[in-house]
Amino acid sequence: MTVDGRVTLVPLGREFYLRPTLAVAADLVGKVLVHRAPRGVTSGMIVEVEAYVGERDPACHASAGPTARNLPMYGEPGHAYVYLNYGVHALFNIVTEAAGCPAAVLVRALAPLEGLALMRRRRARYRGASRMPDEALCRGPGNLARAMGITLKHNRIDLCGSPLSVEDRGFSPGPLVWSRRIGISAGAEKMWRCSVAGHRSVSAGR
DNA sequence: CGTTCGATGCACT
DNA sequence: GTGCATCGAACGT
Repeated sequence: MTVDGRVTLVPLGREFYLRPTLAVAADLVGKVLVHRAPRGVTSGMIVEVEAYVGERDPACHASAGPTARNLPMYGEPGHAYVYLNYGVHALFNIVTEAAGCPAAVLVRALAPLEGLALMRRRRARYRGASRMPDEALCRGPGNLARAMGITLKHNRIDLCGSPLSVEDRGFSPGPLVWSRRIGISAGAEKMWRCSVAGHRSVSAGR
């Protein structure tokens, strides 16, 4: 926020992402993911993330070394890594750490801020989207991508200067909790999921 | 309320 | 051919 109360529209810079992944994950909670698409602007405060850190993390896609799919994780921090999961859902990650050190933060849930009607329209293929509560529109990584209009075309996009960005609007999200990552088997013991305690938009473990 | 299960595309073996 | 960093409809309780 600026002195006169206007919201700054400057996306987070490269240096924000060029840090240890767990620190970036914690600091992403409370920031605002924004997509300025042709159909309209959608945004939401990040309330739930998971860290996937390096080739030694068995749950990380880079655990078997570089492949065609996970290459974005080896690239420059601050870029998107989007992949298709279960043949149905695009999952949105933000590359972290440093070039050559494969790591990323999976964004799992947002508290919707702008463009709620558009989010609802994008999710309308699912039955009941019209009576779904606002806080459920971006709850869960697959739902979030669909509501925000994030697709595989956004893979490798630079979040520092593109229609897709993360901004600091000065929100204080409240107390954070670290817990187990969801939907994995190997590496499930690591407490690398960070969320806002008790927030209604968090996908699980509220 | 709870649990189970099918959909669906593609990277990887 | 196998197995997903998921979701929600369709059951059962």
